[in-house]
Amino acid sequence: MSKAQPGRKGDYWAFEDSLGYLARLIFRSFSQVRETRTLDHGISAGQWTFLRQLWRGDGISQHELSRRLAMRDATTAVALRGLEEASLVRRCVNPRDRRETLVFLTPHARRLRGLLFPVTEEVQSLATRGFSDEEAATLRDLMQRMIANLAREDPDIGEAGRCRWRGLR
Amino acid sequence: MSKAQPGRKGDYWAFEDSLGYLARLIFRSFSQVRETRTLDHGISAGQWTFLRQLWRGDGISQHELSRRLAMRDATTAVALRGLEEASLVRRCVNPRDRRETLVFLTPHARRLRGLLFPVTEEVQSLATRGFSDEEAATLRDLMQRMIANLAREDPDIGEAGRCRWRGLR
DNA sequence: GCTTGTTTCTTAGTATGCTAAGATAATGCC
DNA sequence: GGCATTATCTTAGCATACTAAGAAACAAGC
Repeated sequence: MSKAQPGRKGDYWAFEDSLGYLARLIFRSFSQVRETRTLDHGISAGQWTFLRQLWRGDGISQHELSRRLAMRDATTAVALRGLEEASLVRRCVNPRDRRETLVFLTPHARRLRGLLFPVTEEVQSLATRGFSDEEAATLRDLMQRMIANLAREDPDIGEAGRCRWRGLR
Repeated sequence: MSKAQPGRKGDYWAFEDSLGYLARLIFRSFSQVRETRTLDHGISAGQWTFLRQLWRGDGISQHELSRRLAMRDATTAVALRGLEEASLVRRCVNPRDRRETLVFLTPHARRLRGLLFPVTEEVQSLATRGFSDEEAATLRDLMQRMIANLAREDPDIGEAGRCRWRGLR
């Protein structure tokens, strides 16, 4: 085994520097910190993901929603069944293409947007406390470049990834 | 709603810049890219997490292992049952404190270390392709600072987090 | 128009993680 | 020593995401 030199790329043993491990901690912390705030309104971490995307634009097909979130169609189907049972979305067959199911927010879910959306900013600024604007921008840039690198090896992520840093609305 | 100004902290609508979302993509890509390489040796993404930590040092209790990975004791218990059934670890009661179960790697798991550990470096350098050494170091630093910020709100992560960026071996 | 292939959604089964609640062992206080 | 508290592990049940396989609607070629 090579001699450990903490922080160097070639150091097999610098577990604490593993970018995948760090990403896991960040993802989990974000989810948990956010969920403690959204559960007051009955929204779980899993529901949040779909609602957030739908707030951006609803009336899209399940497949399109999956694509935007880099999720499998099967995952989306199960999640939307839950959201529908919770009266947060309603689904109807697209008359133009009856294979598709279009997803619409209910009035209740629409109202939640105003209450819950600020949570995004709150958690973001909490996570970047002590960061200069430049550091925050650098972090996003480096993370996005890393995603682009990984997308080459993991084409599944490519779809969702690409539409993001190219500014898809 | 505020006017969207992409990339600015105050922009609620810059979903593509959500650090939690980016972390999710990174975590998932890492897991999948790595798993395609370790499955050849019969090691799943979930097993990898525990093996990687145990390669660093085995003969520790389940509770200590949980702490180092920021996992729940219950999660670790189930995972280790799987690893034991796969003959990758064996467990025995600590005679000094019979509440504890000490976890040891089997000879087979030890041999796997040499084969699989290079995968860590391969995936890391793949993810940071085109990064200067300085950029890679900056990324780790910013991610660790973000974890530290989040740990204040989510104490669970604190344990595993702390022992990492303070250089616990 | 019919067949063949593609797209979209669904179901079923699996993996990985969580919380809650319980069992057993150790520790501390009297 | 005996009893209450704490620590560790386990089980059970749930949430979230995956793959694989099938159903239904559409599209394309003949």
